[in-house]
This record gives sequence, structure tokens and C-alpha cells, in this order.
Amino acid sequence: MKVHVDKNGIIVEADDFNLEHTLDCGQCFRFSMRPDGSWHGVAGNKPLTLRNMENGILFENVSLEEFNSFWRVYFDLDRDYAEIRSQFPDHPALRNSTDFTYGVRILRQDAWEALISFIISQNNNVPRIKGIIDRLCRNFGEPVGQDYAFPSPAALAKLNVEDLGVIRCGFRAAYILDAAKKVNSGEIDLNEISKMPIVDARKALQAIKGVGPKVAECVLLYGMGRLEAFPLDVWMKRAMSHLFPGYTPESFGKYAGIAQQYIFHYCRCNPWIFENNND
DNA sequence: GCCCAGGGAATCG
DNA sequence: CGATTCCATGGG
Repeated sequence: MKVHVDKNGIIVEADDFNLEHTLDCGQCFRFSMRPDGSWHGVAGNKPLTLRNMENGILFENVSLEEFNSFWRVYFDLDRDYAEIRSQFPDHPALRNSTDFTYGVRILRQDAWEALISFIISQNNNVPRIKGIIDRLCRNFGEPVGQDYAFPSPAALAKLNVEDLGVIRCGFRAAYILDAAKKVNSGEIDLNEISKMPIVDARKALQAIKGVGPKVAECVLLYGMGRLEAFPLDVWMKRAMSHLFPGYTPESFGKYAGIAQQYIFHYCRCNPWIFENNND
């Protein structure tokens, strides 16, 4: 990876770094493409605009210090994805997936934000999830520039179901409040959970209402940097049974979560590969 | 095990 | 166009 300091910010020249695959693959909900092709969003209370340039990806108006201390970690830019791919099992559908989704990176998101975001994501579609999270931030988050930060556990813990009516998240409101109360009181310590053996971490997360196996796996993978976590939604279950019969999440190794992201996005973008197949 | 609980996007007829 | 399907979890 090469980092250039430019008058407009920081330009990153790196293999395996594609904004569309990284920001529009179902792992995060606060970045969107603007009509001019740039990407804008908020992470870690910091708004960010990104642009594809001839010589790399521009992090607009970002200092070298901010890039090194935050965005470099957030975008997982110090990880060698080619090396990780070389450790994957040799399988034609996995090669198709890694070719198609080339450039995806697993974002190192905030655990609390990931917890609430993936509770909201259950039984839901991406455009609507984005709308609900946007309303959650606008109504209960602190303003940062033209944007809003993700609300803190304390800010949500003092609300009731009626207060959350404005975000129109339906039956998930009670789940959000249960998570906020448990995290705010310290009954759930996300930092501690992030370091537990994965079996214990899964169990601890599922003590929160609205967190089942799938949501827990998403929190571990996207919010806690646990790259062995392997969320199994309907698309991944379909992929496992049709494309990888006999395989388990463990078959993909210690970076199974990254393999999962390649496969998931490939399947979502090419659903016809499952035609004439049910289950 | 079965149904339902928001709601909006996607897909179908 | 309207009708149907999709979606992860908990509770009855």
C-alpha cells in the first residue's frame, strides 16, 4: 500500500481495495454513493468522503494523522488479502467469488454500532436498514459537521419504545432498548466479549434480546475484528448447500469470515446461479 | 412446530 | 398496476 499526501487529503494506492465492494456488500449501513460517484458516510463520529482517482482512492480532507490513527484501521488496509486468499481451500465457486468480489475489505467497525445495526438488520433489507439507522442517528445522535454520530448506549438507554417510533423499526425497538440498557449498565461489556473464546462470545452476545446466532456472528465479524466468524443468512445457507456441499465454516480456515464476504456478495449479485434450486 | 410482529424493497402475475 | 415474497428473532 502506498499513501500519498495530496492537497485534497490522502490518496491510497493499494491492491484489494474497491469502494463499491467494500461499502455496498451488506457489512455497513452508513456509507452511500453520491450522484457524483463519491462515497460518503460516518464512522467513529467522523464524516468521510471518498473518491476513486486515477492514482488511488482519495480520503477527502483527511490528515495523515487521522488516516493513520483511524481510517487505516477501519478499512483494514494493513492486511494482505492476497495472502489470505492463498490460504483458502481450492474450490471453483470460491475462486469465482474472490474474482467477482475482488477488493472487498472487512471493515473494523465499532462494536456497539455493529450490535445495534445488525439487530436492526434482522428480517430486513439493506435500503430500509439504512433508512432506520439514518433516522436513529438524526434523532438521537450528536451532530458532527453536516452529519450525525451514532447514538451512545446512554442516549438510547433512557428511551422507551414510543420514543423509538420515529425511526419506524417495528418490533426491533424493544431489542434496541434491551441492548442499550445492558451495555449502558455494564451488564454486557462489549470490549470484554470481543476478547473471549468465540464460543463464549457468541453465548454472551445472545443474552441480548434480538440477538440470535446470525446477528451475533455479524457483530463478531464486523464489530469485533473476529475474522473467523461466519454469518449464515439465507444466502450463505444456500451457498453452503449448493456450492460447498460437505463444507463447514471451519473448512475455510481462520479467515473464514473473509471467505464468507467474498461468497455472500458474489451470490447476492449473481442470484441466478441458484435457479432451479430450492432449499 | 406454527404463526405473528413493522415495513419497504424486490419480484411476480 | 396490485399481489406476493423476502427477511432473523422472540414470544404466545
